[in-house]
Amino acid sequence: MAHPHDAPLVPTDRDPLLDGLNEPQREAVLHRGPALLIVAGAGSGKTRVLTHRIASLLRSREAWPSQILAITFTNKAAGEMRERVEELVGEQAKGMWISTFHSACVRILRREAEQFGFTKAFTIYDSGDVRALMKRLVKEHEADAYGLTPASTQARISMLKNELQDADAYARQANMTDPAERVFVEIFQDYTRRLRQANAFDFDDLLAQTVYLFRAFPQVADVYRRRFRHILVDEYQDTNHAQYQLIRELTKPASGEGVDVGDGMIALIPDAAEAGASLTVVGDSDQSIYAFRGADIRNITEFERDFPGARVVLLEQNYRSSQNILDAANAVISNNFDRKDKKLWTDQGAGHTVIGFTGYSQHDEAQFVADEIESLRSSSVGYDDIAVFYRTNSQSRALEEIFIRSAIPYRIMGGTKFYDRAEIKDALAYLVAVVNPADEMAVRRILNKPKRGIGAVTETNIARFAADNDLTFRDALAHAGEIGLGPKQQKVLDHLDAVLREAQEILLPASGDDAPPSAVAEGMQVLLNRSGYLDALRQSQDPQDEARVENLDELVAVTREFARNNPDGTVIDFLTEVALVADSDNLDDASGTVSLMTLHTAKGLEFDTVFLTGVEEDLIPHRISAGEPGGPQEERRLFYVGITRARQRLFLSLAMTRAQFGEVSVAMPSRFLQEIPAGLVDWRQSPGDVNSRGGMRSRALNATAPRENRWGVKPLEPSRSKASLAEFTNRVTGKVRDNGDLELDPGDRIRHDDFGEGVVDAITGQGAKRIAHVRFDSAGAKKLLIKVAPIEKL
DNA sequence: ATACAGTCGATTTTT
DNA sequence: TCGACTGTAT
Repeated sequence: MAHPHDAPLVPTDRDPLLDGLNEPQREAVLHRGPALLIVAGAGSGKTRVLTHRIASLLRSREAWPSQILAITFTNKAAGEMRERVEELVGEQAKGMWISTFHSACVRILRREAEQFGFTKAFTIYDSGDVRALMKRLVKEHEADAYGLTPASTQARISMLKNELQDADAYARQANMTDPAERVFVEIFQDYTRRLRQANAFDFDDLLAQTVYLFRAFPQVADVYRRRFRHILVDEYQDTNHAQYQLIRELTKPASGEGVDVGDGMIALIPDAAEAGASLTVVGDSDQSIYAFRGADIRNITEFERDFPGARVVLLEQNYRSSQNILDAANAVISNNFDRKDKKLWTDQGAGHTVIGFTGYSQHDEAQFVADEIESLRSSSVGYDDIAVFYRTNSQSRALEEIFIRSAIPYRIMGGTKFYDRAEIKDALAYLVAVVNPADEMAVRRILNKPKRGIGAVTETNIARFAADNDLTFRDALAHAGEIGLGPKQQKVLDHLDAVLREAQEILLPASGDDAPPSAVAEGMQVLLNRSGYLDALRQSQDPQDEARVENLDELVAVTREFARNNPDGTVIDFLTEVALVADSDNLDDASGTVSLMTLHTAKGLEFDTVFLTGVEEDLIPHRISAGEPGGPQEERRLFYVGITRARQRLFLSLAMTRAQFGEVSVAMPSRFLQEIPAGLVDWRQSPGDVNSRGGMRSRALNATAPRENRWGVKPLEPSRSKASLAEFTNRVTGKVRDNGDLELDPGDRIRHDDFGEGVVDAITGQGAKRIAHVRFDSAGAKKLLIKVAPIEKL
């Protein structure tokens, strides 16, 4: 592809870093300047461009590895990027910072914590920890009387922190005549105080406090400004305000002789200023899906205004998907107003048509997915080339059930995390109690785990004693005898204190020597064994506790693994990794399994075959999004992200009924389906089919008055546009099946249009939601919504 | 202090 | 449906 007249921007003609890149990609790799925005459509090779750009900087000696900071959205993406850069430049890649915003901030904060009243052993609170603390605060402030819940308070504080509002700043402009507002402010302030006392940061603090640090201590900021000369940010469309400000801080020229003009602003003495770091951001506003947690799409849409002199490069050629898939994606996303028109294209040809399917229930839908997977299998598609997406985690259940029954190997990405399990959190709390004794939450957590006979009363007494004597909660444990507790409690606390000390000697030797790499595993085992935690689990009757013991064994194995990978790693490093690294990097053993995940998790991934399930109103777009400004648009982007993950085959499926919270409800086809041109979708079973047979009247069809046969159902008669529509809808509404008065009892035999004959096992539910549990002679056990199922009594 | 039962309630996405 | 939480009995 290297035509001589392609105006190489550097005087090399056969450059391995540029080989196979199209023109905009080359430009993105080679452009040099203060700011570069790479607008990278889905599948346009942005990771390739980013890695080649980094390699290009290194190879030309424009930058040392240590001068490069590359930010990705997930740890997994960071790992992959590092790997790919390593492939290009080798060992050099080691010195670069390639990490998430959060990891980078932790690294900075650990180094600088002493500057502002924290220690480097600070704890990182995840949302569960925050929830626990918030629960306590809401209770203490009796805030429930004002309609504040722990969850709402937590969400609000998180949002404010993302906007870099701290408690005091917020208090100054809050409407304090509103009692609810006043209580909220008090909780916010109290929360901030508690975190500080606990030597802890929550997730949002990691970003916000780093920005604060940079603003309050310009000389600290300068260290990093001088260090990082090239900053690259992936997924820029999903950055929030705090992240944006962090980037701004880092790309400012080092102030050197800067003069503090107040308000955190630094005036520069021009001669002393070096140039700010060069900034490269990559993103696609059509793939912005995290506005709900504070991502601000304006960061990318207004980039050119924010960084004058920025160059913009557009990558529109798609190397991933077939044209049919891209057409579907383009058609959907073009319904979002307020966006720059951008059309993905490929030279790979039309490919397979999109396949649609409508099931009666989510089980029916799942069965379809399973059947299709098996048939793809027989045409030698590997399981690991297949992914199944859904909007909400709960939808995975039905799929799992069917997959297990069909013996399809699968794994669920995301979902309940290993580190979220109670026993794991307990074990980690033990570590934290040793490493960061100021963390009262951690100490309280382990206080009565295992059960030691310490209840709320004793806990309160300890806390009071600590407050009266100006001790930390942890240190109060060492004075159990003075608190005035019963002998049993005293003894138990003395023991706990001794165990913590013992572990402390292993993890943080008093001699000041560095603990050996094996210390984490050893300390962990001492804590779990000597505290009696493991014994309690082993003696338990609960079969689940057996699994918990195994999980803890696994955790110890993780610590060993950590020591192997990080010979210099400390407990603190271990705890950081655990707090920040979701276990999504268990990606390596992806071999031979179908991947199940939410649409959000799917971002940044790609698969040969994609099943996008549950394409229903109230699911995608999700019901809750309807009320939020920009909600439906974000849902459309989410749908778009899902579509564009597919390389060759895309399946869209939905169900006409869906059980939620144990209630069966009627589902309507998603509006997004109608946005895909009918010709692109080959409906194996369209919503119309199910309607006509199932007799359910689709409100979606009526409400939106389709101008044509939206579902691509092959018409029985030649289509006559309006006339055929009338007939179509008439046919649907004219034959509404309503079995409302059908009396069924256990033992009755019935016939189902699809499943054949069977016997009723049980009837549950009331009125219109009565459900028959039927054992079909050949189709197995099914649950049917009696009112609408295509059944008759025999 | 703890175990258990029963009610209640709330159900999106996640670094 | 399922899990968290509350109240009661031991």
